[in-house]
Amino acid sequence: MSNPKPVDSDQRAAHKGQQTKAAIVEAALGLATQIGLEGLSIGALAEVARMSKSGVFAHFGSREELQLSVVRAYHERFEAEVFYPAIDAPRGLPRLVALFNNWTKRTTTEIDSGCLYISGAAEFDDRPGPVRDALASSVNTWLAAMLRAVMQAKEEGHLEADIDAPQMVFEIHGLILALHYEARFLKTSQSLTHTAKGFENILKRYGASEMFTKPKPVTLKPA
Amino acid sequence: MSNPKPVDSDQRAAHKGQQTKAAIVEAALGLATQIGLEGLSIGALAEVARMSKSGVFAHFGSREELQLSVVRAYHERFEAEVFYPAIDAPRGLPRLVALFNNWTKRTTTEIDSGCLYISGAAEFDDRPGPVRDALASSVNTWLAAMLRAVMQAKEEGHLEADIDAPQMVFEIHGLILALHYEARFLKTSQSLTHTAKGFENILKRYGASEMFTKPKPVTLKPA
DNA sequence: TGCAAAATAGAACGATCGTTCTTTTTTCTC
DNA sequence: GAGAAAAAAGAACGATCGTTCTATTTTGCA
Repeated sequence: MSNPKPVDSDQRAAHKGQQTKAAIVEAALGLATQIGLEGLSIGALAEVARMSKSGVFAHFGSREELQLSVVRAYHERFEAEVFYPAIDAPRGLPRLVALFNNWTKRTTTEIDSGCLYISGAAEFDDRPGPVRDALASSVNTWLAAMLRAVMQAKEEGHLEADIDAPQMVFEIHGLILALHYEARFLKTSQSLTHTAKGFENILKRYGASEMFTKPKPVTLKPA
Repeated sequence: MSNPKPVDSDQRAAHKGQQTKAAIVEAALGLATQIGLEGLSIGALAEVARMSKSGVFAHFGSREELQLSVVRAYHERFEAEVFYPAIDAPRGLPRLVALFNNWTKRTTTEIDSGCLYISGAAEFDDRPGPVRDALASSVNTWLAAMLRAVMQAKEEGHLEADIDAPQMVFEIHGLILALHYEARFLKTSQSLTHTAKGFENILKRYGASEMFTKPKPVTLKPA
């Protein structure tokens, strides 16, 4: 009873070490999004993971490698939650809208938990090294995906032909950053509304057809 | 020669303690904008200030009080550099444009040094206490000033009568945050251009007369 | 110029940090 | 089930943290 039979875990054929490492990274992700990658200490992590400091440490070999593992894990989560679900939406404006909605939704969730791409940027502003590189690389990958979506929407004729795509992505990025800042730090109540309205405004300005600018769910069938 | 006659300092009738305290805060401001308020350690500060740890410490009594002093100092700088110079511009859109330009200029400078309102927000997200309160209070004061400028521009007829002023401030704030993020962290080259263009777009959408939307210097005589 | 007060320095504290090393426990394989 | 390999724990390291206490130096005023 005190030792229930070992439920065969989700990890397939994973040795014990890999399982606990995954669990540690999970806990580290939770800590890092709250108190930052710099604030993440092995001692605190060990306590949360109910392990010894050295036990935790052995899985990574250095604090930096732990931080890198956290960044990689966050990247995967972000991709799975924001990027991939939006690929189901049809190419062009619907997909762009889906990407933005997922991004907003995730950011809204992170009002409680915190966003590693934002806190990490502040912490590793001018601190060169692998962690900074990994963070910047992840963010750039995501922003490039947004840029692609905008350009595809242009190609599909869903946006005006002569628009400045990087400019549009920049403005969208600003909305998300403002949402995170004002909602999480200032606790401004209207932030989410402002974000949605701001996106509508951007869409209008870049010539999105009326169909998409209204905030009703897009339900086109893919191709 | 080795001991030049004591130049009577700018501080008027200030005792020695107040002078050195001001010098310490100065140094602390430089450190905090680079490595953050949390990263600011008394030992490192003492080294920069060429003093002993305890000598530095005595001026504040606690690390938290040191952090508060830094926040207050930053607030004053920000006000002096961004807010007050723009008050010379005539009430309405010219002043709003001046405020934004000063804000952008300061943020551009801070691509090297870092912005305490942004890094501080990330650090004190969910860390209640006096430092967080002081930071949030400063930022709110500034955003309120921006809101006032927008509303005045509306009253003066420089913007459309039915615009959503908080919404406009939110979007402007987003531009600044994106500028800081992309220029300082990602080192994107076009960020400043995107910011300027983004502001033009916002002005146009909120019905600013053509006169102001072009990025040529506003030189109206006050009243 | 002398003396109290203010300012600074110096040493030490307990705590925590990342890391290393050694020992014990657990896991996997034959 | 025995024995090798992997994983986890435990103890200790030097360093740095904020802070406290005491001693020394510097300052400003009578």
